[in-house]
Amino acid sequence: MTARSHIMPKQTYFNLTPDKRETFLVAAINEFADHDYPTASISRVCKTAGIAKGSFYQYFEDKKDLLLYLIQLGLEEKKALVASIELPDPNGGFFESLRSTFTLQVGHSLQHPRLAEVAHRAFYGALPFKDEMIEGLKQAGVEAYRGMIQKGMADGSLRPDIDIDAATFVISTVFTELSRYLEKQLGLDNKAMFTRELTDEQWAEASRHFDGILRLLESGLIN
Amino acid sequence: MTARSHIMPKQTYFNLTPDKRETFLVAAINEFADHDYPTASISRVCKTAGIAKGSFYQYFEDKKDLLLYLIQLGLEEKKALVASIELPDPNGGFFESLRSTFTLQVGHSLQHPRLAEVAHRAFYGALPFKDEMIEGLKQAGVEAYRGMIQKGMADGSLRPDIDIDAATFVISTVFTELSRYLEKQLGLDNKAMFTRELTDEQWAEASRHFDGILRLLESGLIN
DNA sequence: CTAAATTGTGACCGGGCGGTCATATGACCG
DNA sequence: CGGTCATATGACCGCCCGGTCACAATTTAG
Repeated sequence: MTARSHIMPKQTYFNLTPDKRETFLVAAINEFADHDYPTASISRVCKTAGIAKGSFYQYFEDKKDLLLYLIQLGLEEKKALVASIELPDPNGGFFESLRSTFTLQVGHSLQHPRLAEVAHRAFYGALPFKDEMIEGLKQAGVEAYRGMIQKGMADGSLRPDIDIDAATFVISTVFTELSRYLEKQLGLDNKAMFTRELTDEQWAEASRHFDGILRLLESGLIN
Repeated sequence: MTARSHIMPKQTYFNLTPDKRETFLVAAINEFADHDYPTASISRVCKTAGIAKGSFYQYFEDKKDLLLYLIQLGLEEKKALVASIELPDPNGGFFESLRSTFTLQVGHSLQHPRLAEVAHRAFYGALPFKDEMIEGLKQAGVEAYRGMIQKGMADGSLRPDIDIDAATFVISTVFTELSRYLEKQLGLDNKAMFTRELTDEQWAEASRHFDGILRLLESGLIN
């Protein structure tokens, strides 16, 4: 009995030797990071991973299931990151929360750039199917920002007359693209590495750039 | 002798009767608005427009040339809009300039939603070729915002210690998605109409929503 | 009315795709 | 050794694509 959150590879996939599985995974993630869903090619993944096309269909039901599995993988990585970090006081006000979000969201994107790219494409690119999980995550993301803002207005860390829709739009839009901005500023190359560890110095620089943005969001372009 | 800015349909295309050309154009624009380049299908355009596939290749060199032509069309629409609007004093400070940009950029997107969508995909989606015009426009867009900010810092309409990169990022990101936000707030449907005229009331509502965003950018979330 | 030039057409080509399946390979077990 | 079962394989299917081309239809010119 395998408890599953709906989408899983077949048992055969889990019987793979770890290094074969790793090879396959890297090929798959890179494919779905480099191409959006319709353009990503199972044939290419197989060629890259060095397996026969028939083998793929012993591991996964179809193309869609592979993508959903990759997204779940990303979620688990993110959960692991959440668990590994001590979050600051959740009642420290809006900008404290926003900084936590930055640490998690962007930290994840910077450490697992390819996996993050897969998720980004699945969220904002074209999918020829509707999936509950993806729709739910999209919704939840935006609602999280909205909730943070409302809470901030309630606890006084934000002014009370904010246009909530506008603020939610600005914050979520900026945060969606934030990791790309930071990668550009740090001179990091998405495709160069599969997982990467930031040096303390790099992380400090990322924080500096984030501070610049935060400053704008806090006090605006004038004051 | 036909002067051309590099990409043009063949003469045969211009010899088409206006209504045939119109039918074809609508089909083509909708196709490239609904699908990004690799997924957009010439065959489908032909079927929709009711012409033979061979005919298409009497009008255009290939798929790429069609897209580039559509983008040029969008540019001309935009130029027409610029010409039709009296711009406020360009020395009225940063936020005056930003408001002009809003009027033009978003006005165009709201009036020609499908054509704007084509351009958006070409700019931010995946293209299997590099094109100078597109690259140039992308670059120019971001640089325009950067220039506005620098000017604003110089003339005192912005505080002088702004993180320029951060501000450019925030402004250009927000403006890129702005028309989608407004369409959602106004309850407009992209695909419903090919060109649309906003009522005065709708335009006023769009302005109100834009003001909400502008307020955030001006004074931030706190003050 | 005819001849020349322009335009319309859809069968066809090569290629890539997602997905299938009969068969081959090899591990495990008595 | 033999038999059973899980896995690996790549030829194959049907589909759709961008693009071509020989030919048919139509317009234009003389």
